[in-house]
Amino acid sequence: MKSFSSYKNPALAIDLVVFGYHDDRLSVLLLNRKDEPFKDQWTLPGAFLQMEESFQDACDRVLGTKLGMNKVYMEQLFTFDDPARDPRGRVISVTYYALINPKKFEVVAGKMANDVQWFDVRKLPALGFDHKTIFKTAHQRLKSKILYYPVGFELLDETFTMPELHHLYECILETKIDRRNFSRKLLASEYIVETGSRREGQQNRPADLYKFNKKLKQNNFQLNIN
Amino acid sequence: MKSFSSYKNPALAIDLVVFGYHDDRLSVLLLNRKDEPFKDQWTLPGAFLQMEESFQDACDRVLGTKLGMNKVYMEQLFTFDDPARDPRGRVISVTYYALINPKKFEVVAGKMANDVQWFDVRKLPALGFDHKTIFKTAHQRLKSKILYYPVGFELLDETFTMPELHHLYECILETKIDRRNFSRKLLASEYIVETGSRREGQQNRPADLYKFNKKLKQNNFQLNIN
DNA sequence: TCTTGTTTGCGTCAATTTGACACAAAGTAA
DNA sequence: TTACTTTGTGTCAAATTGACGCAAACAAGA
Repeated sequence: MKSFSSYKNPALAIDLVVFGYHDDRLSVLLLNRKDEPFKDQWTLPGAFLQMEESFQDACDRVLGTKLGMNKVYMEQLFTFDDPARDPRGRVISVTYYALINPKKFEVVAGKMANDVQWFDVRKLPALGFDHKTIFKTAHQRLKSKILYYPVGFELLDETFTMPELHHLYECILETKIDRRNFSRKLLASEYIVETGSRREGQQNRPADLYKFNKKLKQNNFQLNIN
Repeated sequence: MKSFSSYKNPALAIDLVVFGYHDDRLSVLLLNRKDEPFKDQWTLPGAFLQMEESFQDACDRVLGTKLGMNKVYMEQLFTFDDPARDPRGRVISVTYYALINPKKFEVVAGKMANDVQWFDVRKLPALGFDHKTIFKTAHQRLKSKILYYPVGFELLDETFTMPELHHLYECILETKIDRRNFSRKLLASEYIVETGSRREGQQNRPADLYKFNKKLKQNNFQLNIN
């Protein structure tokens, strides 16, 4: 057996799929690369893992320095290992997806990017590396997760209306959901709490405002879509 | 920016949680280490990833050389990154869980192990590294997965009876399930097909034999347990 | 052969949940 | 006022669930 330090190791990168919801649609944050490979092309934000760094630290570093964000909901997605996924050589990518409220941050392109921009998930440009695959995996994960875990609230404001929540679900799941049955189901669950106030100054009838129930003990929510 | 090859990279290992079902209980395959660290202690089987190797290849290599198995159901679990998880230094572990039918293989301890053995999941010994955490993650994943995906069949013979399938579910979920409601639910789904024959030579009334429906188009199964 | 005990398969039924709607209340614009 | 839109609530038949009952099919023992 070779000694521990004599192994040559593949490079390790982390890549992020950052989801945001604004203007009634679901978006992903993409970065236009300033350097090769895939110079001037769009990719997911990411970085190489540094030796003493945890994944969480690396993710925070990318969010901070490349995107101007911090403290967001994040979850490990999958680790991609195709030996051909990076033209520079063997790079393993550990991926995370994040859910953020775009209103809370001003997106800034860091030094290493030409540009950083939100893209509607239905209108993505070509992506470098295997990032299209990573995105699809993340989107699928989000679709599954939101059916049984209150993950959507990360994308909305502190308070939100039932129609807003309903539209978010339709957006993510890319399907029509009966708004009355949706409302009944959500109200019966313990996900949301009434705030007592309403969204005023809108067109038509003002909608009741809710907030996420942070004291949620156990989750037995289950939204069934056919 | 440093050049690509100048990065020093953490070591990459793969570790496997191999589940088996025999003698009416759920087991995990553990390996007794011959070398430091954790010499003479039990751990999950694993190996360092080699430079040109995919995760799948590495898993197959471990299954083959250390356990004497091949071609089993396998799924990526999680990637563990705690900088302190390995006393030798920074080692990232990409983990997989596998489901096998223990009858199909004779477990062999490879050169690098004192012993390889099945352990009842309810009676695990102390484990080296962070392998207890990895095991718990795998067990939890299996519990979740089996509620909405026909993953249990990997653990059983080609044909099986309803009581056998029922007991497998109770074992994995560690809870009582009404056998009549369970049966109704499974039969209503398209998971299983009657074979027409029965398990003869047993005590009492012979049970009908079923097999897994491999032509399953889409999965809309959902087992609800409170 | 008949009885006993156990396991398996199938059925019943009330309570709950779902899916597909109707309809009134609360706003704005004309 | 009158339209028109959106939001909140209710209705109701159909389907599903949860908690059981009971008879059929076997082996073992009387």
